[in-house]
Amino acid sequence: MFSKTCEYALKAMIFVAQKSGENGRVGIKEIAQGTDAPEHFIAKIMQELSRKKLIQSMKGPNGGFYFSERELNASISDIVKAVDGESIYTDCVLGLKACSEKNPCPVHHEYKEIKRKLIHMIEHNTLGDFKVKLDSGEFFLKNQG
Amino acid sequence: MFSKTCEYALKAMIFVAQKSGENGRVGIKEIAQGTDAPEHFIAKIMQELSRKKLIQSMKGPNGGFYFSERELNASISDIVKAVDGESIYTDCVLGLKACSEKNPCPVHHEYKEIKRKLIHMIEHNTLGDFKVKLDSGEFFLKNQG
DNA sequence: ACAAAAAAAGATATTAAACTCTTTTATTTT
DNA sequence: AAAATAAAAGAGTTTAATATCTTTTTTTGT
Repeated sequence: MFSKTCEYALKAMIFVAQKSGENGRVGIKEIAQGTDAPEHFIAKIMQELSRKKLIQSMKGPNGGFYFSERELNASISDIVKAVDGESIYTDCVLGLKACSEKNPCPVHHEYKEIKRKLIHMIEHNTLGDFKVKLDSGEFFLKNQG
Repeated sequence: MFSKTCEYALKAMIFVAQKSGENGRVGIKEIAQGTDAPEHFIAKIMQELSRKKLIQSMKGPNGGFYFSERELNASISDIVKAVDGESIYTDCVLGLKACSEKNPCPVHHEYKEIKRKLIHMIEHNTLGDFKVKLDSGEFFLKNQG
């Protein structure tokens, strides 16, 4: 579905959304730990997301990553687009470049419906929503306690 | 969604399903041409599918790939499982190994529905169905004429 | 039996994704 | 101002996916 890089990105963003706020900023080590991601790798990813203005960052002591209200309105979709590009929106299941409504591959019409739902899902879940969800204790982000 | 290898596999299998039958067997060159796939690569893939009994093959003059009735009942799902494994059935969107009903990731419940539909789609489309579909001329498999 | 055709098998090459290490820059605390 | 902290940036490595090339085996038609 998503690249591994993208999975790390999503987990990290959700993690910071939950942690930051009162607690201030979240460092890369804490992010790596809290999401089971390789530290240097997730650092690169966060760097990129920061450059693309999907998250804020600050260097130096007490530095780290954090969100302003505006960025908490970003959806999963925004992160996916930043990392994996638009492929989920545009790609044919069979990989046909020319697949379209007028020129459909054999599964086009059926997949269309699923894709619609998938896109709805990623566009209607914001980082802010996750903050609430995770605080409820009903969801988790890490492989073990 | 699926690996590129799997996309090639699906296209090739659908292609042969359509071509074979009356016409006898379909050679690897024809398959490569008819599905825009690299010849040697698709050859490897077909070899594997043949070994896994999802398609028949015959060497020598007039040899090639073909289906018996039994194999035409195989679904997309069977091919996907043979090539990409069970990941589409088992994997969490966020890549969490421990994600489950009891321990859901933040998008688990929403993704569950989508996954259900996706699995339904790949399990209920057989190669035989595609044969009919493609013969109708309403669907296509190749990037250009 | 022999030559030709075509897939099977084995081996190698290329590319892209995933991951790591080192150095630099910005910020803060003392 | 100096030392410490933490992200940014740059460069490199490893691994897995994708792709190609070569040789072998099977089958068929002459």
